[in-house]
Amino acid sequence: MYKTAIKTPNFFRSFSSLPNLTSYITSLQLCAHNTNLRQGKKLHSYMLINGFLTSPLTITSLINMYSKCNAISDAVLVFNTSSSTCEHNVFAYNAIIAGFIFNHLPKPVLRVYEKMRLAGVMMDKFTFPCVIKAFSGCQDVVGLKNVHGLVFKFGLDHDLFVGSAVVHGYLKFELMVDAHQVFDEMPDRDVVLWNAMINGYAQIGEFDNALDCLKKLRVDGIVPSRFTVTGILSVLTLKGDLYNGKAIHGFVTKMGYLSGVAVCNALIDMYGKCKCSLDALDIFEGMVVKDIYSWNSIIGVHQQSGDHEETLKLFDQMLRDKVFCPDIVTVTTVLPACSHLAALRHGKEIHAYMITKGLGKEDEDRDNDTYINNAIMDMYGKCGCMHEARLVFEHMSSKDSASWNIMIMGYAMHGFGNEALSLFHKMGEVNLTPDEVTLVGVLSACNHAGLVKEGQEFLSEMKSKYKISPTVEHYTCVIDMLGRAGLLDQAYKLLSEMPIEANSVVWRAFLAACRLHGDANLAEIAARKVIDLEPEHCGSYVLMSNVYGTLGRYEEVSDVRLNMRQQSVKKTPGCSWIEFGDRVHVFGTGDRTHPDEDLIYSELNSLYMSMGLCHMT
DNA sequence: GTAGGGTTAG
Repeated sequence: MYKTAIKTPNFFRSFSSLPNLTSYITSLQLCAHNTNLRQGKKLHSYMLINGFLTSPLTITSLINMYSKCNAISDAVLVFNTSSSTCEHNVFAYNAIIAGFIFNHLPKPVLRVYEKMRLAGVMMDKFTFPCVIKAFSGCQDVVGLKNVHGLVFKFGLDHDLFVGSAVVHGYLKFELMVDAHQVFDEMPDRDVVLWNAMINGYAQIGEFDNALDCLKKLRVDGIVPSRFTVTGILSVLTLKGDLYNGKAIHGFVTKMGYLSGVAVCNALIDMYGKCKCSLDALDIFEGMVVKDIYSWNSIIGVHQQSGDHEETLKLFDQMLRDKVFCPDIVTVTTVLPACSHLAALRHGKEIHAYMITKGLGKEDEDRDNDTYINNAIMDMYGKCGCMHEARLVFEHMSSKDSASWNIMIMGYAMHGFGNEALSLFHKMGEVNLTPDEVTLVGVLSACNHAGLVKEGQEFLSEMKSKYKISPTVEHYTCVIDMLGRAGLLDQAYKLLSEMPIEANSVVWRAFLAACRLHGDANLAEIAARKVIDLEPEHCGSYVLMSNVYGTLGRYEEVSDVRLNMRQQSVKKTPGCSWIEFGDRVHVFGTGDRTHPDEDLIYSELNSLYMSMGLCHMT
């Protein structure tokens, strides 16, 4: 008789009798665990046909199954439609609330919570952790404090799960005093509760307090978990504490925590930031399971070590492998590498990728949006594409002062002094206050466009008009500008009279100007200063020997060279590079290793010829 | 039948 009522599905074969309530619930739990939505839906339909949807037990299991299978709308449907056939108990409410939290939807939790209270269903220790999380997720600190009050009323303030959630909630708002009070009043503390405190201290930058928690936790006889070590590693990374980072690496190995992806990711980051790229690579290579963090972190390691070519290579590999999609973190890590190498093709590729993936556009986090577009503008600017940079700038929905500074500096770098200054004036029109960086851009614009009078005016007005005290960088721009314009005496006067201490950079700029205009006396003064301030830097010796060379004082040239050897200063060979096709071609001084060497040098020679011809006519 | 921590960029 039963055989006609239901066709036994595959997953019931293991049961000796026909499915009952328990077997349905067990099967639904399995589907939830394996995120097997298809199977779960099948079960749902059998339950519907066979009249199993009137029990609060099956409703709860169904809601849970749909939530865990990321089908929250189905979970909601079950919850809403079942209200007519069976009254929702605390289990059903808890399941749908937990479902929303699992699917990162804090807002609807607050509505269901309200409904629950109106229906007179009593909250329990399962309800509170999720509701607390919802209030902090909705940035509702008042709501959080109210729920905390209710926790006391329900006598759940000593429950570890509830207590951890409250501590976590307060720490999210950086309310350390409130969090600490709850923490202190807990009769027992487990590793999760301690982790919350460690991460709370880490978040507000109190690193030593975070590390102190680790000591106390161990005194309490608690074993640090994988979660503890990732938190601690991030603290050690920020402190640049390689010694203790290595100790944690040892502990992690001993505990078998290296099988945890997040633990390894934190180790990669720690080694990378502590300038141990090889150790970071070792960890990365040894990982069986990797996630987007691992990729991003290893790209970050190369970016931070200044290996821009490898950074781009890894990005290409990521695109080719198609295992992980580059996200906003990947893109912000890779873009500066493009800027450094002036790798326009890569930069454009990333820009196109961002557009197709919608990265940096209508992002939930507006700061992200601004930041990423700033990085794109910077890339275009450094690659000499001011037109493209301007287009991005004009289309940005929110600009911060960095956005304006990047544009001004871009124009300045490429000699578009007037464009830089006009943007600077526009900045004033939209009531944005220029900062130190803006003024460096403005002065640099005057420098590169030869706007000597304007540059001098800006410098003298900085304090009175813009309330910015000129730094050595600002003076460097103006001294460089005066020097290039041949106004060596004025430059020297400013250099000697400026109220802040001159560094080697500003003296070197002055030295370069002396060389350009062949003033050996001032050059000697400048060179002594530079060598004094930075004896290991080769640039000043080279400039000085060039000055003597230009003036035909060859004995002194060899003196400088000898001095250089005595100080064991080596000239770092200069190099340039250009992106062509799918690779970046690097050329060192006197470098003849390029496969197309003959072609390149013959083209170079014909350029020299044309230059010579132009000069003659 | 239901619950709590972590890591990557500026």
